[in-house]
Amino acid sequence: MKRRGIVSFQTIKTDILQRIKLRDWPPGTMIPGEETLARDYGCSRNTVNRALRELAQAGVIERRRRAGTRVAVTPPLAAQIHIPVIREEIEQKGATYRYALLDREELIAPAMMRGKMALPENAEVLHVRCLHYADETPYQFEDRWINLGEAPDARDQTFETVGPNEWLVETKPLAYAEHIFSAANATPQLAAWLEIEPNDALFVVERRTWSEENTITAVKLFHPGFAFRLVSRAISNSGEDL
Amino acid sequence: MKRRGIVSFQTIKTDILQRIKLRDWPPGTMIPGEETLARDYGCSRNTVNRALRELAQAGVIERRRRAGTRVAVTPPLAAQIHIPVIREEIEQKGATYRYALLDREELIAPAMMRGKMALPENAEVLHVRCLHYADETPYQFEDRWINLGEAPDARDQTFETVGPNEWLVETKPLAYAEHIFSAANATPQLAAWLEIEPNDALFVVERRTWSEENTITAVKLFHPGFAFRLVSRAISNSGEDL
DNA sequence: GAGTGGTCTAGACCACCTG
DNA sequence: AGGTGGTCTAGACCACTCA
Repeated sequence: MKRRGIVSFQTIKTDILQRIKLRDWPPGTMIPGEETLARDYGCSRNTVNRALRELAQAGVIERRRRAGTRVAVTPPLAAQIHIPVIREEIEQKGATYRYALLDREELIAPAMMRGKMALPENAEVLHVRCLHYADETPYQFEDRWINLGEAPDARDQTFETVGPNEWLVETKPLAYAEHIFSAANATPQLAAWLEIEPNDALFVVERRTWSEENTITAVKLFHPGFAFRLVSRAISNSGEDL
Repeated sequence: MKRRGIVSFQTIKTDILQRIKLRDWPPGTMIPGEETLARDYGCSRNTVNRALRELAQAGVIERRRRAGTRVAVTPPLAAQIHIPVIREEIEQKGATYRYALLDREELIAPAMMRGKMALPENAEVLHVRCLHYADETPYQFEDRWINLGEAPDARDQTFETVGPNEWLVETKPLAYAEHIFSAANATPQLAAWLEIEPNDALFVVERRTWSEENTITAVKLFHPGFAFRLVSRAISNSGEDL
């Protein structure tokens, strides 16, 4: 087990993964402590620590103080996805992006949105509905609610030329986000807007964004099912990507 | 800017995030080098490095040797999702899990699958179709292809009581995986199996799994749209989660 | 109480890339 | 050519938690 030459945390990572893969250390096994591994690999404990820390983050192993490190029983099926910014997504496909506002309304949050966005009674919100086109074909319908308590400057935005998405991205960077992906049939109304048949399958993304307790915005995005795919970065529980 | 007391990488992380949020350092700005920050915070460069490394991993900043570190222009919309293991997912909901095999066939890979799985000509594959029930309601239809060249021991599995998913998870842990999420309308055949109406929206997950160049398995999972939602872990580009 | 992981330090060398 | 990030070391203290 003794090693020579350069021992990097990468080497250790892949080596440990190899052992897990080859069932040298089957799921549930305790693996040696950092100090032991450091001696075995002939490197500093810090280096071992980084390797193990990253493996733990990837879900391959589980670590607890005093209890030690064990190989995870349920292999990780974690994937990192990148939710594209609509304009960039379309332009990257070589298509022309166009934005169209459908309607914009400031109102007292209806009960349903109060619940979803955790708003106080009588909270004012901005409701914007709009379409995103790729080469003049409807690509995404956006149903957006903005909490005017958190983003009062949205009042000054007409959203006639710039979509709320882009505006928020530039104005309110860095926020917590939650995404829910689902599928639904197109209502007649949605079908008309998206220029598809009623009942056609839609890929739906719901996103809530908040910053320190307060919801900033909630949005529901509808894509024609045949035109949209969300691809997870080829993740790994192996090798370099971890 | 000088600090006193305990300075951990967490402190530095949140502090830097704060500055970015407050537009103290707007998108695109160069931020000071590690050495400078270490002096400013009164800590070791190693500590600063870890803070910055994790921020970079989260996509908040971009780092390049010699060029330095700058605040990312496009705020990250990366989310980590956990693809559930079907049995655990159902049982976690308090429902009873049941598995049913529809058919199982060993054959020479048809051209389409050869392409998808990057198989050589005349490669043998195992094709399994099965259903997963939650409380006797169809929850997921699974259309699975297994490369018998990579997983020859699948020949011995009838998959009558244990689904291919669970078997693979236990037998071939740790592999690269790619996921594609989309929406589609139910074909009459799928509708019958899933006991829904033809044309109902389906949430579709396609997964390819491979290990060192060779595809192990490719699977297409269909969920009734109204019953399934994929929730991303509330990720953040802010605060603790990073 | 003691062993494990979690973190920090001060110093060092190197690879890369830009000016 | 030189500055920046990337990494490694050897040592240290602490926090948590299990026996």
